[in-house]
Amino acid sequence: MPLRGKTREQLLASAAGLFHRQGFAATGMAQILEHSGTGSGSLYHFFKNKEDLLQGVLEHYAQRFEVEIAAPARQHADPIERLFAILGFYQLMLEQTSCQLGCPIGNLAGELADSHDSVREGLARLFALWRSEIKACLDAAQDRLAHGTDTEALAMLVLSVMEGGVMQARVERSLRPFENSVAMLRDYLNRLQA
Amino acid sequence: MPLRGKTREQLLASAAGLFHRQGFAATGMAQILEHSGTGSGSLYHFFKNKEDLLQGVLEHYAQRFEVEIAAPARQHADPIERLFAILGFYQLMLEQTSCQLGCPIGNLAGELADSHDSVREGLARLFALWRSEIKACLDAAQDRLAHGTDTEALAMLVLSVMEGGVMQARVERSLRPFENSVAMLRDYLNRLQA
DNA sequence: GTCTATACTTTGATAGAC
DNA sequence: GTCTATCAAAGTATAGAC
Repeated sequence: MPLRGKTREQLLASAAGLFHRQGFAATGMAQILEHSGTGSGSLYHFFKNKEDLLQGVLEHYAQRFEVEIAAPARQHADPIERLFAILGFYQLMLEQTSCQLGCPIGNLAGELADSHDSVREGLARLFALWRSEIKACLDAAQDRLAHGTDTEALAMLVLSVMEGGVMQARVERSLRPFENSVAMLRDYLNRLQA
Repeated sequence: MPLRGKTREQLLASAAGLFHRQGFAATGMAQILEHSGTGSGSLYHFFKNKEDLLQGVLEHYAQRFEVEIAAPARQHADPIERLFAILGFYQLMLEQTSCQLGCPIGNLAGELADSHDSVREGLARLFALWRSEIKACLDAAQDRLAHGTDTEALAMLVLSVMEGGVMQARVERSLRPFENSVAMLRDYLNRLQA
């Protein structure tokens, strides 16, 4: 089982992009084949069906989160700035796509969370990954926060603000709902530090 | 054009329920026919295609928001309690469905916001409806809030918290992400009133 | 591991009688 | 306004040679 094949990577990258743009059900296997430049034989050699391919995409997202978001954000020394650096990646994504696409995890969550339980579990793992990175920032800043602040609960709020902000920005085709939501969150964190 | 037909209503109710549970693309016209107990002829008499049916469902949601959520919430005299009463309807929905389903608008947003522009606009109108109701609560409480509070921006935050909280609750199959997010929001509003 | 051809199902939508 | 029959296209997945 050669997990290190260029074809497999191509398949995952194409599927991830198409699922992100069009959704899972609206993306056909044929379209993935065309976009990745591979044939049906290869696809079904690596993945036993469409849902299995999706699971691969979810793993792919976990790796990309670590490399493209979590690691770069850790370069910020201040933990609160680190937290907003994480949110900043989504702001950048919105800017670069004219507020289209939205969050790849959130989109799949809305479409599939109840349909396939294994997919739901995979999405839950991804959310947990984000939250634990956010919680780590908050824990590192805990001495500055109001005594008794529940950083786990606060991390859930941060993720809610991010997902809800991205969703509104996408539907509105405007950065404002995201920017405003994040600005209010920053105001809240400021008040928690007073 | 008889907008008052029982068949049309049935079709909309069935489609709304199925889209909510399974998503748009994953729901077949045949399934809607079966669930509503109508025939293909009736469906295509009232709606010219699947997307047109979806537009009907979006209007249906706008009416239900007014009747089932906005109007009942207005019975709370205190505007801040009125706001949390609106969020309370989603908490109730999560409780009654074991945290399945999620927000019908948010789910469709994640799946379809970029595919059909007219759908995106319909979803934007629905979000605007929610936000204006929330903003009205905040405006009514403005004298209690910190001077210069941007109630429009704050309303966006409230909607972000709601959508993000529901999304996490659904993926996690637990009420906690929603409860925690809303609790933190309440703490923020309390601090804005200090 | 990849290719080509294809089996089989379901899809959204239409036609025409009533 | 509703019924039944049906179409053409697209869907996922498989078979078997190379």
